[in-house]
Amino acid sequence: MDSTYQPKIIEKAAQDAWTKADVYRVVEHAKGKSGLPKPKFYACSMLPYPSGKLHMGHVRNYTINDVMLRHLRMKGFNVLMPMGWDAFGMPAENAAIANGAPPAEWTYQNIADMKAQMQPLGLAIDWTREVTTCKPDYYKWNQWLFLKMLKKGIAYRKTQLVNWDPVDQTVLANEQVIDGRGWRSGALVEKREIPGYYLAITKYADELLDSVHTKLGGWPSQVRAMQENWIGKSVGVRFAFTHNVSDETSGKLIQEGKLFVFTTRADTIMGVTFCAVAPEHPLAKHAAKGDAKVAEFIRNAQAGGTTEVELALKEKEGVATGLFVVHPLTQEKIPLWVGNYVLMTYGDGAVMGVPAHDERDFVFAHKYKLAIKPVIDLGKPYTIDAWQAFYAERGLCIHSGPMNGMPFEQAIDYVAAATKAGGGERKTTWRLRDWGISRQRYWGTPIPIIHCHGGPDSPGCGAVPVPEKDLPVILPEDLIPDGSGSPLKKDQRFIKCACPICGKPAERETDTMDTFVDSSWYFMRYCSPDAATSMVDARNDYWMPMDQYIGGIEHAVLHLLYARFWTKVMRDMGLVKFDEPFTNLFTQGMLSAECFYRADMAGKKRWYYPDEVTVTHDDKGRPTGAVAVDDGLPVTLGGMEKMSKSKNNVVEPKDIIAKFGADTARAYVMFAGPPEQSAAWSDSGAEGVHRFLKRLYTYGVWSKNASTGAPVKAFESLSAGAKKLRFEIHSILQQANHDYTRLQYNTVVSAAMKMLNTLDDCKTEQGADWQMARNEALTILLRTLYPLAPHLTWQLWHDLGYVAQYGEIIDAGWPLPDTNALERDELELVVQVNGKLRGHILVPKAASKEAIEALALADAGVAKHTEGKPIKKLIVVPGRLINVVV
RNA sequence: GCCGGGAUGGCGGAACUGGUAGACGCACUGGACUCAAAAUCCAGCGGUGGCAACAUCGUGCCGGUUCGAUUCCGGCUCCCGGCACCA
Repeated sequence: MDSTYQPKIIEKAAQDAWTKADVYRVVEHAKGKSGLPKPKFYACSMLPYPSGKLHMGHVRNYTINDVMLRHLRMKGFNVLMPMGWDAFGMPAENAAIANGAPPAEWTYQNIADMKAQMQPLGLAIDWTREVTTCKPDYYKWNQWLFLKMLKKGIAYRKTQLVNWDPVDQTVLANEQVIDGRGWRSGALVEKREIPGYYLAITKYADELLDSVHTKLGGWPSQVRAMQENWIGKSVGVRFAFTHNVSDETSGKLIQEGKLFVFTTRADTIMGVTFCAVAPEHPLAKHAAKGDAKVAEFIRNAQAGGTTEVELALKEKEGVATGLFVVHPLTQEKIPLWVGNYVLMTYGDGAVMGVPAHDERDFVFAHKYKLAIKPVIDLGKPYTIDAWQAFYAERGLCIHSGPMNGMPFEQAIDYVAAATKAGGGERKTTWRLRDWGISRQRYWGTPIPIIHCHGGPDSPGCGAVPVPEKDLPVILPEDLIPDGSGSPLKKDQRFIKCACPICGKPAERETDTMDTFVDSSWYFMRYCSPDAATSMVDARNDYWMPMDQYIGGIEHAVLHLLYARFWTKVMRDMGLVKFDEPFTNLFTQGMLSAECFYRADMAGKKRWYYPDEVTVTHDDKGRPTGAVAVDDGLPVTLGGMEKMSKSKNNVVEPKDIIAKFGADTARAYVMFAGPPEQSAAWSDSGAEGVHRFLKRLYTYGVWSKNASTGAPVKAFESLSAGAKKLRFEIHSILQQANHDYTRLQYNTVVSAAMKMLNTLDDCKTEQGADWQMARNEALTILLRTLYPLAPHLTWQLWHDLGYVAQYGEIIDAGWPLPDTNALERDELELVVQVNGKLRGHILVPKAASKEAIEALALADAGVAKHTEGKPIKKLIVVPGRLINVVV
């Protein structure tokens, strides 16, 4: 045993031993010592994108996972912790453009690099289950399920308005449009109608929403609320205004003479003073043909980004079409406008305008001097200035003819019934849209479709699914994108093929799937990573649904919603037997760190690295400022900010491991704060944890020399002092066990520190009973700390000879508090006078209430405050306190 | 605007079902060891008054319930996160 703590040597030895014994290989239906099957527990972290660099956020995420695994494994669970790579995606393509190398090469190199950076952390990952989403044996099943969905009508092809970058020749996601320009090319983005494949997630909208309330009890309320929000259910009425506008070329009435609108406030139908349609609406397009002003308005409205934020900030504008529609109840002629605030993608792309009871309609009507007609009695004076606060309020209908006096629900029913003949009905509308999965990108799963265009003698077979036997459609890995669209479009080897139906020359679809497809089911593939003939197999039924999913809050909607949807689709195809994939979800907080800057005359900030500055304090420890090391001049304290490269406050895991070792890195990221909250990184805090581990090692060395390894038994005969030590250790253990179950790992570290402090305090005590109690305490401390600092505790467990007595630490069983140790002969009670602490008394365990009261009143500190005052009441809380009310 | 979460020393944070507020750690101050420094160890460390014992105030603000409130209830303020022309 070395005399000093040397994490590098210890961590290498521990990891070598674990690798040799293959301890983290997990099999299904494993049995415990008793011969009974162990309960399973599947704990999984969201899979990382292989950027090539492991950061502290990863360390925190995987450490939470690892601590959970080691704790539960010691408690007798069969625990799975897998790892994989979200390996498709745009960064690889961008790197490829920059480096002139294929994305595959970059990706595989990054995976190797990240794995190497993860390795020193000592994570209990079962690497035999590694999944890499860019490998054909994985994405084959994306294609396979896609074809199944196509057959069932869950996947379908449609043409829809998207952001189009004319320079890069690709569709851009809304997030990739910045100020109306392509994020990479800088070109003005156009809106184009592009055909693509969609997954009908809206078919599952009801179930997805319903389960948020009934089946996601183990999820944070914030994430549940966000999903609910995103799905966005609105209940109302859909009905039609009529018109007689017909298309010149066909002569037919546009949309059969009906302008459908959706509203949640059908009770205000008598307050309609105009209707408005989206610029893309057929009636708007028609009006544009005959009216240059309308045409120009539509052109302007379509320029610029389509993000919801941009749209929301735009001023409400419109133009009259000169057309009129007929109100279904009053037969009144209502003017039809085109409004930039009407969304083609929500409802029918048209709204009824009720300026008196809708904020947007009011602003619009006010601007264009349209009539405003109140039809709800709110019992308040109704003036233009004052009523804006009352938009959302409900009341009885007024000025509404046959609806006068009706309350909200009755009015809604009335309108649904009265418009029924014209197609009106009660209707639920969703914010959720079908999931467009086509990307004009190279580095993704090829969509398994063949386009048969036919020739002069035949019309062709159209878009033909690739037959199942021909899967996977392999993505060529050797292409180098040049930035102008997908290189697949130029790769004849890939494109040219024969039509599976007619056998004539045809072309492969060159679009690839959104990478969110890859992450929608990888956690199931971990369960049966080598299943060659099926997507998942019986092993998936054993592990899933996942018991604990751990990841960042940034995936609260997209990934977690897609994965839930994908699971339900698989269930309906008979592939899995459960409804929801993730029983419990844990969202970890992000990491922040102190930052420092100096601003120049123009206000531009120069950010300093922490080691470039010295912070000064006053004699109470308050920071008073900071100076740069190089010139000694002051720099500004920038406070705690999210770790980011631009602010030079990123802490690299490899630096921390090199300086302190993995155990310190692990224990400190847990100790820094409650895992679900954001935590502030502090170098001196990490040093503090390292100091603790050093002290523990030093104690271990002392213990080996001082103690003869006295066996832990016969606790009844201990001296009072040794009994007190046991009481303290077991009390701390009880608290630590509770904190483990609620994943509050920060206070578990505190508990281990307290145990060591307690042990250090009684080092001078001599005698066999003390040795015995200290020995027991140390076995408890090491096991309590093991999940957080597995290397050091593994080493000490060996050095102190516990392996011979109990086996390897991971197999030694989880320590439970001994109820005998928690029993005390004397209890210390707190005495309060009028709720204020005035004294402490020691009472025998079996003391009667009267005896306790007498002792309490006799206490000097208490007597001082009760003197000369009549005692109104005495409250005795058994085992805790006495409150004297005077 | 809507939804969710939060506010406790100089700092990160603790206090599980109302019961000793500030555990544990950091920073800071003083001391020991040392030629010196680092490391280590010991002591102190919410504010105010006091040499001290002690007193008094104190968990964002106002009020309530209670013998007793960081914890429960009502009303605010501020901060963080998400959504947002959704008809």
